[in-house]
Amino acid sequence: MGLTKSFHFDEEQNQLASFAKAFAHPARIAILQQIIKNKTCIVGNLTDILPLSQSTISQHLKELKNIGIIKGEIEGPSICYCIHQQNWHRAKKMLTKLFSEIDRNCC
Amino acid sequence: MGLTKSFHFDEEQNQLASFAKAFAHPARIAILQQIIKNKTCIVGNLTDILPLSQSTISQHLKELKNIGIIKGEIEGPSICYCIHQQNWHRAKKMLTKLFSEIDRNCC
DNA sequence: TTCGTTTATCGTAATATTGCAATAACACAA
DNA sequence: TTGTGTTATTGCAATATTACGATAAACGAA
Repeated sequence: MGLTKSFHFDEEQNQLASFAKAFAHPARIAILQQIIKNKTCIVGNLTDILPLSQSTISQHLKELKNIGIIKGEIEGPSICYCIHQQNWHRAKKMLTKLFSEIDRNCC
Repeated sequence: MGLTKSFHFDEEQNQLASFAKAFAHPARIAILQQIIKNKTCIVGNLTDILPLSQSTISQHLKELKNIGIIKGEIEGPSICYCIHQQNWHRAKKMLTKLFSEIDRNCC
């Protein structure tokens, strides 16, 4: 059926899965790394750097924005995309929590 | 075309995306949480806990195993699934690195 | 060997994701 | 207003993911 049964899971599990989806594609990793690195954060150069078409990149940006991990503001003729600090921190916190829940396993 | 152009991205970006995929579904989050929590780690009870069929759960386990975030060993009539400590740590390290690469953003 | 329990795989169906070309929309400058 | 440079959206096609029922496979016990 292809439809994730998200309503069966709790808020935290769904939120964490959503955040993880932001990182679940190499192009989005590359985009995020670039946004972080590029302090000027004009996104036009992404089309020069990434091996993807402008429309595909735009789509990934849209997804990252929907997830809430980045935000965009109009800046002259282009758009300034940057990390959504609050949600970035939230994602970090939630993932760190999951990672540290383990102490020792049975095997 | 639906085919991720992974060959265009570097090893680290692909590996990170792959690890993130493990966490990109609430059911897999739930499974991982359960495995961590259940020190006995017999997986049979997952069908009682999760609102998914046995075959679907098995598929998610297979995916987690393929990604390398868990590993399974035969234990009597059932299977003992546990966190793959080394890769778990690797994923943690890689994600932590990405998260801490940010200091201040332009907006 | 046969039965019961447990996990894996197969077949199928529906939705989601990825990607690109073409086009639209927007902002600024002339 | 008209062009120019930029990002967004649309339309399409192909692959991936999610899910389940049915069935197979594996194991221990009887």
